[in-house]
Amino acid sequence: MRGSAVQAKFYARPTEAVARGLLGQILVSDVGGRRRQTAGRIVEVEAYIGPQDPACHAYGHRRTARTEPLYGPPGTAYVYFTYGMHWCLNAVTELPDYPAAVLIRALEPIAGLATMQRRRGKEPLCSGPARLCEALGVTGKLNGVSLQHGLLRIVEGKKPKPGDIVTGPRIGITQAADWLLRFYLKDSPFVSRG
DNA sequence: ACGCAGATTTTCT
DNA sequence: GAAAATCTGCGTT
Repeated sequence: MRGSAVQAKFYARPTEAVARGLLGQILVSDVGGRRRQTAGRIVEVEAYIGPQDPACHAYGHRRTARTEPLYGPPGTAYVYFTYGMHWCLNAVTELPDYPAAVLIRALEPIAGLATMQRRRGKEPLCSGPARLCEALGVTGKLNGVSLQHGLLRIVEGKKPKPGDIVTGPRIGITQAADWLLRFYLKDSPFVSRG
């Protein structure tokens, strides 16, 4: 997959802006070897905007072993395990020691479809945060790694028009359920929910 | 179309 | 011991 990596400076901004800006960018995984490369265009994200956000894992500045990557530098991965079986991938935003991130919720598959198919066993391949992690081979081993180089990276893709971005409430949370911090591409059939 | 329970493990009370 | 940024399958309308 060619393309230049999205730089740390991009992530070092207000999380909501980073979330919108990530739509249309390309997530590339070389997990399992470059020959098994998988990639997809980001079509759905959610923002978790820091200690003031009741739905954020680091709400109230709860700095624990689990949330430590959220306090790391912008442009790194926060991969957490939940519900006993699922991994979810976030891009850490803002400044070091400020715990905020963007959850990647869905991709439009664009490379390595056969590998995704084999890992997943069924469709859909990348619609849903746990599904895309399975399709790209993302696990806790990637927690804290840079997203600018290495096994997991985000590279520049075709940016959507502002009018193509839809805003809505985040999915699957019980705290701050009415905060409008989910963003997705209006016409994409690959979002996790219409 | 909708609702609910189960899988399974880490984290915090 | 309960809850959790999920997903599936099985039940009922």
